[in-house]
Amino acid sequence: MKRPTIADVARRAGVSKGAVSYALNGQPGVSEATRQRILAIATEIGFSPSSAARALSGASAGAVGLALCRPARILGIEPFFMELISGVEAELSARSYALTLQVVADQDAEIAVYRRWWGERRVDGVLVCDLRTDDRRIPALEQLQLPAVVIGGPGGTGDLASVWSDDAAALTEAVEYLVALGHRRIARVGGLPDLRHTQTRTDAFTAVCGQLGLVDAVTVWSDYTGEEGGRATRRLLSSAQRPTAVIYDNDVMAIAGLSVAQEMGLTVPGDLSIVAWDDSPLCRLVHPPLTALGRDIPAYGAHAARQLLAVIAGQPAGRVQDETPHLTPRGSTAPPRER
Amino acid sequence: MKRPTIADVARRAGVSKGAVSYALNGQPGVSEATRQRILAIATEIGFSPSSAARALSGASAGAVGLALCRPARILGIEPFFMELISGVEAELSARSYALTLQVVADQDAEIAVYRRWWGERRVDGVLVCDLRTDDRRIPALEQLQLPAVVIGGPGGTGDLASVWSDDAAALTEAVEYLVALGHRRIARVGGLPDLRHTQTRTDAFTAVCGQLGLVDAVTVWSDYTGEEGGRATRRLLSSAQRPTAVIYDNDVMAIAGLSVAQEMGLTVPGDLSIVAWDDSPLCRLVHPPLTALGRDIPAYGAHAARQLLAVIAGQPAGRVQDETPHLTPRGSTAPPRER
DNA sequence: AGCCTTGACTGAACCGGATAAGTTCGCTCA
DNA sequence: TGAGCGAACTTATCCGGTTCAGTCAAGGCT
Repeated sequence: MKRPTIADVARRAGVSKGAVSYALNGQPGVSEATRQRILAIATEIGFSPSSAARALSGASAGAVGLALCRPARILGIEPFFMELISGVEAELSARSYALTLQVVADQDAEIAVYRRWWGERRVDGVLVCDLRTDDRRIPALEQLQLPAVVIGGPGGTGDLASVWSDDAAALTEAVEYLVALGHRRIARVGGLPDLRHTQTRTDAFTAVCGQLGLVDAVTVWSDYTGEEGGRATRRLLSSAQRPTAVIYDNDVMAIAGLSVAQEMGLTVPGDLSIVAWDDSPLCRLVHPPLTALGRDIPAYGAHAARQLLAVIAGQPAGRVQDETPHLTPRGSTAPPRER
Repeated sequence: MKRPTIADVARRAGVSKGAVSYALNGQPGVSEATRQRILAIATEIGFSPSSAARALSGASAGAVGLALCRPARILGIEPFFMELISGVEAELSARSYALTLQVVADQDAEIAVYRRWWGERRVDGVLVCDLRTDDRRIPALEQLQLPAVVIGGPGGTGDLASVWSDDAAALTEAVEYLVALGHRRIARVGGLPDLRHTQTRTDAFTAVCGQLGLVDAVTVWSDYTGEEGGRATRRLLSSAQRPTAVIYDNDVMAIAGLSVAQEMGLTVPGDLSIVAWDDSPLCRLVHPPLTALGRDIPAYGAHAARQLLAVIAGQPAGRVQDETPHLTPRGSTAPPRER
């Protein structure tokens, strides 16, 4: 089956290639009657313009790129990315943009991918995930002048556009809730420490605990995997003054933590309250269901995509604040039992 | 920053565009010395050929497409797809191919996407997931002559290449194991019934149960979500002759089922044994850890990608059998307690 | 009537590569 | 010595769009 080209449409309509191009792109230069005729013929023979030819003659590539820098085992288990992607996708496909995905090993590889995409004109812009403290990707993208939207912040995004949510406020809400329940010894199992949002949450945690006079407020680091989350929990619960509540930086670690607590003979929420970040369906599957800080992740992705398309269209780089994650109390939090 | 083109390289090397093209593509027609000089200049100025121009002049688009037909909430929670994607990606990026992703609403939308990709020459081939019984995508792809590899089977893939795993054997192994433990009343919570692999598993389940003389072997349908999996479990466990073991078609439903069992006061594995399909890290997170039918999903994706690249290169469509999922016994299975 | 404008369209150049066809040039060998 | 030949290039064409500079006829205006 031969692919129809613009010349095929032109021939059938008895006009030139140029006229067809004007008609299909809504440009002036053809009469309304001719435009309709051309459109009808294009539909009839199933014509869709070659993205390559279009990209070559200066128009957009019709695609945006997303590079993911996490090992496969973490990518798979964390619902976050897949939900983000489906949100991004929904927005993009509504505007007939394609999403090009690449998994990379580290920051340097990611920068190399951006440089290649830029040289190949393969994408019109990129979405940047997992913002780090002192992120080398930002200056690299600025130098390339490749349209980009950073998913993360606030701050640290240079002159690039960004979409961010107020993690500090959310974390503060969670701590205040636990304190209101009567908890005084609260710990936190954090994500990768060089991610900027981890830093933001850590700062907020330290600040609010100081303000509320909680002295034992400790953060231990993990890597978002269940194994590490479980280990971190085991360490926390083995200490002399064990916490009565733990906040986890993602749902997977929270579930692992729940498992460890139960294995150590502690009841949740009687002996230990648990709060998870990222309220995925997983949180409702376990027993007791987890209190979680949730938000609409597909919407977050959709906003980022919309923002990116705006930047590609030449609008100035904005900083859009997304919904603040909100606390959904479930069975894993309660007042601490007297000991 | 201006993107370097082949003309820039040619100018700096003092040769024609053609010579540069030959040099970069390893074609004969330039001396080794010139080739090296051109290569060095290309690297120096950071030249990467425009994928658009390349695609336009008859070479490949350098991308393959993957359309996913599941709602966002299922995509997010099931580790399967993200693991598959990262495996596909690993193979593709090693060969400098890009992955274009699109989430679609239904089979018709998916076919429309294939048709558009084909018309736009946006991809060189596609990977087809979630093979259905009597799948309309197969004839559509055959008609377009778009290179494709079906992830699924065996059978029902028409003349297209495919990569499949022997789900029937795996399911048989699981049932035989449960029977060996002493179970006589085994139920199954299946996935979406119009997926071909669901059908395959159902047939195998019916066959092996018949063979082993298990009369109450019942399959109930679900949709892979935790909610539905939990509901299905509740129904099964509320029946007069409740099963002593349940096999779930994915891990999420198995975890939900575990939760429901515990909520109904049954102990696992004492009162109920549970086997999950798809052994993701989730299975090890819960308590007790789940016995599961697992396999290397990233490798599965990588094989499919490799197969697709072979088909794109013009090799005949093969049918590759991948590793059969194997049973990993954990704490969720044990001999049934006498009642 | 003659001039100018406008709308509708055509023709050709161009984007950046791949590649077939043509052009040198040095070398071999009759 | 010069025809013949292959290596090492160059030139030109093509891919399928976009877009700019024209062309041409119809209509308005003075």
